[in-house]
Order: sequence, then structure tokens, then C-alpha cells
Amino acid sequence: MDEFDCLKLDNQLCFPLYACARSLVKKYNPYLAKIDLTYTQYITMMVFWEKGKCSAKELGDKLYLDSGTMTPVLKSLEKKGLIKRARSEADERLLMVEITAKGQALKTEAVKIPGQVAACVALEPEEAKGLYQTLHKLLDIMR
Amino acid sequence: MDEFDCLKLDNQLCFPLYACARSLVKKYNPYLAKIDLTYTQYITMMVFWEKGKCSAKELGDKLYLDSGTMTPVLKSLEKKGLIKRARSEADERLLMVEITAKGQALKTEAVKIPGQVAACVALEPEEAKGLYQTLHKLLDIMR
DNA sequence: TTCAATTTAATTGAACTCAATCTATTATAA
DNA sequence: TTATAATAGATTGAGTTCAATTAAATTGAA
Repeated sequence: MDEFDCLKLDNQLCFPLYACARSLVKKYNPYLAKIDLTYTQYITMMVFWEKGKCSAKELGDKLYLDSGTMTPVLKSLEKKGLIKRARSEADERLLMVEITAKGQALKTEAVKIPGQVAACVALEPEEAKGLYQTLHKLLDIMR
Repeated sequence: MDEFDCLKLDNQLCFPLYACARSLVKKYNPYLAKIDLTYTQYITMMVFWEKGKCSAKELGDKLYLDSGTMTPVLKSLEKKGLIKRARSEADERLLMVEITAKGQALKTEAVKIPGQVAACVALEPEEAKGLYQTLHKLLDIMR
């Protein structure tokens, strides 16, 4: 017990959060590879599967990602034919992004993935719920 | 409520984990910038502040990072004069890494950081403890 | 002993992430 | 109206991150 204990890896909260996030994303990769998506592309498509269309700005807000990350992700999804990008006519600063039929079709493949990942990462429902709530609380605090 | 609900961002556990980890690392950055470290370099130095020396292999195991990540991180820390890299004489496959006096000296600067970050991300002690335990449990499950 | 398997790092290439900066567009205030 | 500020995206550069591959050293089995 000394004044440097706060610098031990075992006493950190950020480190297991960071390690856990990377490990869990890795669990998705073999399943995502089958539908030719990266994790970042997958969560982006989630927004479109739910909403159909969305401005790049709104997308970045939802995903906590800035334009430096979103721009290449959106370009690559468009290249795959899953979305279409176009400037808003009402406000040309806005990039309006819309899902294509091909993008919609991918949803029926993607829907299997959450269950497959959950199967290899089973937490007690209680514990999963607590984790979910704490993470959202933390996201709120840090916003 | 339909069969696609599992694809909504709000029903994911991985997404808030991933977003939270990135947001929290960002909170460290202004403080880490003052001692010219990135977050990855910082957690690497934590191991050396605690242990003094460590093989690259052991380091990767502790940090959940592979050689593709560790190699450039260790090279950059060596370039800053914080550590020294050398092959083990007993087994030349092993890269033995050791902290320098300059690296040790940095510890007295770094020790302020956890408290500064904790101050902007205050969770109830109970909740922090629960989060800590669940994350370590998850890391175990996924190992 | 000897050769095949294993282990450890390094390398490569693709993708992500972010801070900082730049450009174009829109909003606002004098 | 006209200058100024604010906003949305794109770009750039540094640093991760990982999968896959390679090379060198060591281990272990025949």
C-alpha cells in the first residue's frame, strides 16, 4: 500500500473497459467477416437498419465518432452498395445518407449475429443489465 | 417488438462498452499529453512502474495486445528513453524490456493522473466496484 | 542426434480513431 | 446588406489494432 497504488493496472477501471471492448469486438469479427463488414461498419448499418436514412452529423452523434472516422466508413459502405450518400438540398452542408435495397437485404443475414456472439459471452441477465445501465450512465456523465 | 430488435443500437451491450472505452480514454488524453504519452504507452509504462522489467510476451498477455501493437509501442518508448529493449541471453526469442531511470522518474508525474480523471468521471463507489467486477468476469469468460 | 513442431517477435497491409486544420455553407448581428 | 460567427464534412498525419505471414530460436519426439 503506497501512494503509487493508483498506477497499478489492477486498480484501473479504464483498462478493463478498454481491454473488454476490444476483446468483445473481436468476438464479432468471424461472424461479421461472413457478411463482409467490420465492427464499425456494422454499428453504422445498425442505424440505417433501424432508421433508413440519417445525416452524417446525426450518425456521428449516435456512434460517438467524428467525421474523420465516419467519412471513410461511409465511403466504403457506399462502395459496397449498401448505402447512398447525397448532399441535402435544403442545406448543402448536410450529407444525407440512405440505405439501399441491398443494404436492407443484408439485415436478414445480420440478425443472426447478436445471438451467436451472446452464446459465447454469456453473462447472468442481472449482471448484463447492471453493466448496461452503468455504461450508459458513464456515457451520460462523460458526454 | 419484432425479430430485428436485437439489431437496435439501444439493445446492444458491445456498443456502449466500445463507446465508453473510447470516451474514457479521451478523458486521459489532455493529462497524458503533458507527459508526452499516449494511452497505450501509459498502460505499458504502468507495467514497468510496477515491475521494473518484463518480457514483451508477458507484456502483451497483461495488456491483451499482440506483437503487431506492442512492437511499435516499445520502440517509441525506447526512443523517448523511458525503457531499454534487449534480447534475453538465455532465450534469444525473448525480448526483455527494462525501465530506465528517466522512465522511473516519470512515475512521480503520472501518479497525479488517475485522480484527475476520476474527478471528471465520478461513479458511486458501489457502481464502480460492480463495473470493475463485471468487466474482469467478462475478460475471464472471453480469454 | 536430427528434424518437425512450437514459440517469440517482427513485418505487412487494411482499417480505425482522433486532433487539428481547411473549405463551403448557413445563420446572425451590426 | 454585409461582415462575422457557427456548423458540417473532408482531409491530413500520427498512432493504434489486428489478422496473416515470416524468420529465428528452442523444444521435443523419433
